[in-house]
Amino acid sequence: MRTSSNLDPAPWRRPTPVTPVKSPRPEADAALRLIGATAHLARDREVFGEGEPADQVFKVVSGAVRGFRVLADGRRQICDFYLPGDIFGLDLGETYRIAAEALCDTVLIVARRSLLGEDRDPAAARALFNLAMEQLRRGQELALTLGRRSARERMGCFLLDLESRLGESACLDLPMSRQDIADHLGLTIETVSRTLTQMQNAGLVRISGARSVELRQRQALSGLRA
Amino acid sequence: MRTSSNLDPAPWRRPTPVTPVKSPRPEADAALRLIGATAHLARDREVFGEGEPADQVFKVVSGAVRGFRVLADGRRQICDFYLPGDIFGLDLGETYRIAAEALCDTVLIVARRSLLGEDRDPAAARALFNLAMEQLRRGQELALTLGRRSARERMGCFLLDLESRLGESACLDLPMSRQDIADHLGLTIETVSRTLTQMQNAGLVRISGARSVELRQRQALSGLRA
DNA sequence: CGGCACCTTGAGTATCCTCAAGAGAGGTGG
DNA sequence: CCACCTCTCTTGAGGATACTCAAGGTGCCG
Repeated sequence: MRTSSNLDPAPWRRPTPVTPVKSPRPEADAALRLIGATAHLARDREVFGEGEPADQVFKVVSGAVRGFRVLADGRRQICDFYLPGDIFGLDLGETYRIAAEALCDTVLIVARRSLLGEDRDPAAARALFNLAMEQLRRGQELALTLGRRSARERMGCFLLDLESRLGESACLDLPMSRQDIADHLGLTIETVSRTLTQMQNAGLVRISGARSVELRQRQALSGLRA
Repeated sequence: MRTSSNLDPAPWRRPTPVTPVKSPRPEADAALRLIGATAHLARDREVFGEGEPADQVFKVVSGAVRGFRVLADGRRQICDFYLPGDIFGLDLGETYRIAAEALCDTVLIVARRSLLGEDRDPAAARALFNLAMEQLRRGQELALTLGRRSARERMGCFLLDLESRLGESACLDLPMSRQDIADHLGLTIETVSRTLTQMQNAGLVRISGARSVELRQRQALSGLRA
């Protein structure tokens, strides 16, 4: 079996539905007029499934979300991780093309797509357009990362990207597991683990406790090859 | 150096500029109001370079185009191939994020982006939006393909995608070289060649003359693994 | 016919995957 | 507070796959 974790009953998949909770004091996103309810999701809880009607847009307040598709053989490709501030669920068609799950306890703002009328408001339309272009850019970046041949290169790209999105602090706090990273980078969990160890031995990073990585030589990380 | 304009070992790159030719009888694209000049490009001619001002949008009339980026070490990642009917060059920022070159003798329709005013015309805006979402989808598909681990899988995905875009005819006519395919799939040219030979030996395809592939067992191609 | 670009094939090696077992970390209950 | 369990991560050994280097074949064009 070639896959991530296990397959038959997809253990990462819990069919529990989202239960948006009316916020007493709804937060507003000026740019997108994303005014809606907030939802609190426990770890591994599903936000939406692949193929479900795409009538909601989400913004991460805290926590993190994985967007992924499951291939025919049960493998999982994580297309993107959504971090605080990110907006996701924007899909052209009637249904979501990818599934989404909370990586950890997560708070989202939920907005109905129909309320973001694309032609009702030119400003909102432009914001949506910019959002789509931004995600397009991210998709291209991922393709570039996956096109890189060695595990070290992919890992380096991933860490640098994550840092730039989470903000440069002393220590990078990974919201996802090794398996998630593996499924994102097209590697196995063992290779991810070994690569990190190797990078630590080379002095490129310092790892403390599996979820915490300190980047020490960004130059070398970005230049990793072979 | 991110602009791919002058990389030492980039033999595929010819710095010849595009010279749009006023068409006596401009073709019109109703959906996008893409009314502009046509350009005829010889093989390997550059359409635009990475980092150049992004003020034009293109539609392929005939021929084919590769959109790519050059990595720091000189490797090339081809993000997408643009085939007849495809529109490309739509970029959010001020400059193109990828470069584009003709794969073979190619005819394009060229339109200034400023003429496609995003807020001047709701219909055009929506068309642009849909276009962006479509490219987003393609980016995700590429990520899915590159995430697949074996060369056979990637090759199978690639061939099926290409066929679906070129139309199902008896024989698939590849507009790109083995090297282009390799740079698209994150493989080497030797692996591409070997994989195709192997697929032929397995009865999955029939190859005649390097640029012509007949898909014989689509089911098996899509299900390729290990 | 020769030159050139592209493609194929071979041999050897590096990288990554698979299978398997052990080590931490966190939570639960006695 | 500690034993125990589970989940996750790490590490090891062996094998499969893709890369590198190199040579030879094919087709096209002058």
